[in-house]
Amino acid sequence: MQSIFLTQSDIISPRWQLAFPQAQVVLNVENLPDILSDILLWILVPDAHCLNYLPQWISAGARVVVLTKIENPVEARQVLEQGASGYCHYLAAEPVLEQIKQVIQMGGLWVGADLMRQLVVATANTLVTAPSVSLSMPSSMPSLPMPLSRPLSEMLTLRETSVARAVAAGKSNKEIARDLTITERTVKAHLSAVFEKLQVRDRLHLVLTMAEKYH
Amino acid sequence: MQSIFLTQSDIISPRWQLAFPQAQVVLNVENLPDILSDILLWILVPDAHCLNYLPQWISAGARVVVLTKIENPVEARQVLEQGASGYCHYLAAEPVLEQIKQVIQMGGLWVGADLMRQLVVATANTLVTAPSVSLSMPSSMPSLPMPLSRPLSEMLTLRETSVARAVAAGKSNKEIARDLTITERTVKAHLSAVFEKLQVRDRLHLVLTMAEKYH
DNA sequence: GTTCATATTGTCCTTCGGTCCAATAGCGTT
DNA sequence: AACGCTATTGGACCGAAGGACAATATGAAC
Repeated sequence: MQSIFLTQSDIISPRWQLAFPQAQVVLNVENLPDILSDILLWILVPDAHCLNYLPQWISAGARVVVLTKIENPVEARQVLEQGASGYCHYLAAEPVLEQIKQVIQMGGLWVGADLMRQLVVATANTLVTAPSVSLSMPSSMPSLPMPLSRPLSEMLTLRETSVARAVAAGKSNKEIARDLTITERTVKAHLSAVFEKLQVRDRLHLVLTMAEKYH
Repeated sequence: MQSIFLTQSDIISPRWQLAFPQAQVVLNVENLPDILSDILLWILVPDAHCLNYLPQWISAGARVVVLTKIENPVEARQVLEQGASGYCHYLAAEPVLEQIKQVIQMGGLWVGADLMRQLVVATANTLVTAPSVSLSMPSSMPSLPMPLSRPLSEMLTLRETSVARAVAAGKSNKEIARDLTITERTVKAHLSAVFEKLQVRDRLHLVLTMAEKYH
């Protein structure tokens, strides 16, 4: 199964080429080959207009993985509903890319672990109605020092998660404050908590560690 | 990572043993080894009371896959919420089991494709409140020139590349200066050049754009 | 009712990051 | 010799980021 990366920003490709040395990188939709059967197509969502081609690629036999800068359920749904086989963070480590390919080759669907956990919990919540008796359980787990592992959602509060994700998207404190309609001071407060919990020294390291969590 | 199958039903699928010839089969909770770190535990849900042990196994370092006779979101949530790493149909084919193991070894979460598709769609539906900027329009796609698309090496000088990579590794200007035995002022000079050439506004966006980790 | 977690905001202060004004020196091309 | 690119550094300046002290309000849990 041949991999093709479709993106206009060539700067990102080195990591991908590391994972798939024999992969092509295509800068423009027009340059895609005519026959797409048995092709694994990786696209970076900033080149969003490409997504409109999704159905036609799928029906032409291609498998598609959408890479995003911020995982989010709505976007995930859009692409998966249109037939994409994978949806993950664009900074995913090389072995993860490798694995995504394998899963897809076996007919599987790939979604990042963090997002998947959200989906499972959120969905089940809407379906619950009554049951849920059996295993309530402590849940808490005093949450020891534990700097690493475990999804963000388990370590951070809702607000903290929002702020952390915004930072990972490159937003400044001021922008985040505007987006969440709170004070810049509050953003700082949340961020300080995040730094402390995740044991990182600044926003840049936060981005790096968040990116590395997907492996 | 050692696999252990926990089930009271003697009629264990030969499939499991096929996939993991060297796996243990344990019939009773009491017969589990004391040390569970680096253990992959597969349990069949009809032995439902086992689920109550889940948190303690997890905190003891085990990874757990729950095998079910009928996949359903509520059950999936219960087990994943408690820290299970996988949830799938007990009749999953041998290569699938193999893959589940691989995914989990890399810190991933496994959910069957069908269930996952349900989750994604259902969840996104409940969350739609969000603005959902992304992909409404087909529209133009004039695909403008875009700042850049050539490899770093073609755009940046040697020194600039070094500095850019150090930034992408999370170094501060002071650290970079020390590493390269130059002044912090010089680092700034190179960085300014990099920002200008790559058309990014600050170091964080540089990292996001490069999306490369050099270490 | 009291405690705890979460969310919010304040002021003051320090450090870091980035830009604008420069200048000097080497190295290769024309 | 003149030109252009690279690497180096200086100083002044400003805004963003983050920590060190806070305080207040709410809702859930006990």
